[in-house]
Amino acid sequence: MEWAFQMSTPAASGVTRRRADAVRNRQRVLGATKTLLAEGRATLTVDAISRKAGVGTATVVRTFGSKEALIDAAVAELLEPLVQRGRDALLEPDAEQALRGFLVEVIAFQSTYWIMGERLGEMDLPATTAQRAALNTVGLDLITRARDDGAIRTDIDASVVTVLIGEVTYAVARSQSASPALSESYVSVIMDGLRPQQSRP
Amino acid sequence: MEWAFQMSTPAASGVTRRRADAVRNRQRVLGATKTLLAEGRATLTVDAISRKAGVGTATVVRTFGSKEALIDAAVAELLEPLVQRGRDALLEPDAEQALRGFLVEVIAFQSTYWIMGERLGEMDLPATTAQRAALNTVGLDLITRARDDGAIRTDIDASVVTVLIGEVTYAVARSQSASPALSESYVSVIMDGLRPQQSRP
DNA sequence: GGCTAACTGAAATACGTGTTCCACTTGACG
DNA sequence: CGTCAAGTGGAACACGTATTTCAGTTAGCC
Repeated sequence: MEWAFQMSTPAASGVTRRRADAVRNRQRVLGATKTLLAEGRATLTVDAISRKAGVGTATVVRTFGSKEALIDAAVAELLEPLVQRGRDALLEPDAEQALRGFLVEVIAFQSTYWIMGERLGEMDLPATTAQRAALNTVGLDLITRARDDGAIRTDIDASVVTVLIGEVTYAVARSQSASPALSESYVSVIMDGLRPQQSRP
Repeated sequence: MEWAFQMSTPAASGVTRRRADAVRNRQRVLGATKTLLAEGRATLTVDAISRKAGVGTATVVRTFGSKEALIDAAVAELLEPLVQRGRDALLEPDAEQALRGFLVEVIAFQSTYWIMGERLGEMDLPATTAQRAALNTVGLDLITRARDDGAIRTDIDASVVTVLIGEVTYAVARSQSASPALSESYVSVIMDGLRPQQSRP
């Protein structure tokens, strides 16, 4: 996950020169980017980021190689705890409740960072893509478990359910007005729709 | 809905000068734009549109005033038949089936024109906004009717249901792999989730 | 403290893309 | 046909924004 510039072994031989202010600035830039992402500002420019971080534009680009690489790093870092949350959910005893709770969490996350879904599609973000894949995997696991538990209908393929849930959480979050109460309504509809059906045409 | 330049009454007095090639070019540009929207190209530039239409860039901008106005006109025109389809659905006898059919249609539409949802958010498109409002209204009507028919649960506000359905169809369509069969699965889940519930926690 | 290379930031540059200019063409009307 | 304003297209321009340059600054090591 580390960026690993030209150095071969990070801190093995004392030859490495890595200045403290550079490290600090890197954190500042990353923090500023995350903040701007959370604020959902339409203007996610290098200039805005550098101003927020209190550094020059060159520093922003130089530290990460390019703007895209910076976004990639920032988003991947934001996604990580969500993936972890999903893994934790896998350990909860009640499969359905675990899935339900996870869904609410994902909606809350996407509510905050909805701007991501809007603009990130057209970028090439390796680290972010990896985290999204991880998120997808853990989601599939949660669904499969709930399914084995008899909480989810089996006439629809599990992967289809994954896509459905993934897109729906994104969509619901996108409709700004995502109060906890609304989220609950949405999750309710989805979970009920996914339940093994008693009567269907 | 017509653009109505400087002329007061279209064809009343013979004073109006409106050249045939200008009208033809207008159609070409509009058609090219619609085609590009359907193709979901990432590059919806004036240059691409003009090339596709076989006219100069100036013509594209001059005819509509600006790129945004052109997009607005094109999208509004694409949306119109969908709104009409919704109004037709209101006349169908079975409220639930009418809603269901309309949803499938909307998903199909958004599947084709998913690119719209991605980029149009940040533009100012009066005509498109009007059509979307109309679409929303007819959707709400369809839902209300299905609800009055006892096909939809009443513990969730109708407008919330509208938002949910609107966003979900958009989201589902966005996940490119929207084959008719998949659409059916999605609609199935939503409709079942919306049905008056027999058992819920 | 002094030396040096890593690091910095403001300004210059590169670039994609929407809009305007303008010399030229063409449809409409007599 | 002849006239001429509406219309045209490609080039120039405007503009926002990512990236690079470079003269200066500073952390790290002696």
